[in-house]
Amino acid sequence: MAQSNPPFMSGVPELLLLRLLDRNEMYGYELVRSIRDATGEAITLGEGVIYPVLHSLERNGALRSKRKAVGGRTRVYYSLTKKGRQRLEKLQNDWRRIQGGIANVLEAPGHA
Amino acid sequence: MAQSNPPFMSGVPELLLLRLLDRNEMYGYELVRSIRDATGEAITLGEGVIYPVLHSLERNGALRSKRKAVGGRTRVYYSLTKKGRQRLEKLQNDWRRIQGGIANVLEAPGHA
DNA sequence: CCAATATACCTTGAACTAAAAGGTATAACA
DNA sequence: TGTTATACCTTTTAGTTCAAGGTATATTGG
Repeated sequence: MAQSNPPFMSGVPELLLLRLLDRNEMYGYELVRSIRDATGEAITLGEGVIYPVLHSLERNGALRSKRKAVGGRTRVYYSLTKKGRQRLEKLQNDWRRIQGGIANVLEAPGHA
Repeated sequence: MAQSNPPFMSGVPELLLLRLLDRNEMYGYELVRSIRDATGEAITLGEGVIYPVLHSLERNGALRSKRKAVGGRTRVYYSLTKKGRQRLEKLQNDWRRIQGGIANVLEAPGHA
C-alpha cells in the first residue's frame, strides 16, 4: 500500500501560480516569466512545471480557462474559481506555517 | 548527459540540521525530535532523511563525528567543521533569497 | 526573402528528494 | 516477559522538479 504524503515543502509552484492568477488572469507562457520576475529571479519554474500544474488545477475545478486568439497565436487565459481561492488560502497558511517553523530555527537566540 | 540542477527548494533539511548542530552537538535520533520540536511540528523529518544527510555531510567534511557510549547504547555526536559553517552560511543565504522571493509574490499589493 | 529568434502551446524521460517502511540491537517500563 | 523507547542504519517507493524535445505561428534582422 505504502501511501505517501507529499514532500513537506511542495505546493510552492502551485501557491505562486494561484496567487498571481488571483490578481490578474494570465496564460501559461506569461506565468513563467511572471514568476521569474516577481521573485526577483530567485525562483524560475519552467514550462514543464507550469503547464501540468495548470492542467491539474483546472481538472480539479480550481481554475477556469478561456482561449483568446491574439495576432494569430492562441493564448489560454486562466482565472481562479471560488474553489481556487479556497485552495490558495489553504496553501498560503501551509506556507506560513513551515516558513515560520524554519524561521524559529534560524532566528533562535545565538550560540550557547 | 542531462545534468540536472537540484530542485529549487531543496537543502532545507540540510539547513535545519546544520543550524541546530551549530548551536549544540547532537546525535541523529536527537535531531529528529529536535527538528520536530523547534519547528513547532511544522516540519517532521524522519530518520530516513536525517541519517543519509548526516553521512553525506560528514563525507564532504562539513561535519565531524565522535561516538559516545551512554548507558549501554552508542550515540554518534556530530558537530560543525569550518567547512560546515561556510556551508551553513551559504544555505542560509539561499533560503533567505527564495523565502524573500515568495514573500514578494504573497505580500504584493492586493487586487487590481 | 530567408534564417534565426521569440511567442505559445504541450509532453516525455531522467534526475533528485523525501516519505515510509523495514532491519538490528539494547534498555526501560509495566 | 513483552511492549515501548532509544539508537543506529538501509532500502524501496513515491512524488516533484528539471531538462529537453516537439509543433506551430509571428517577428526581426541580415
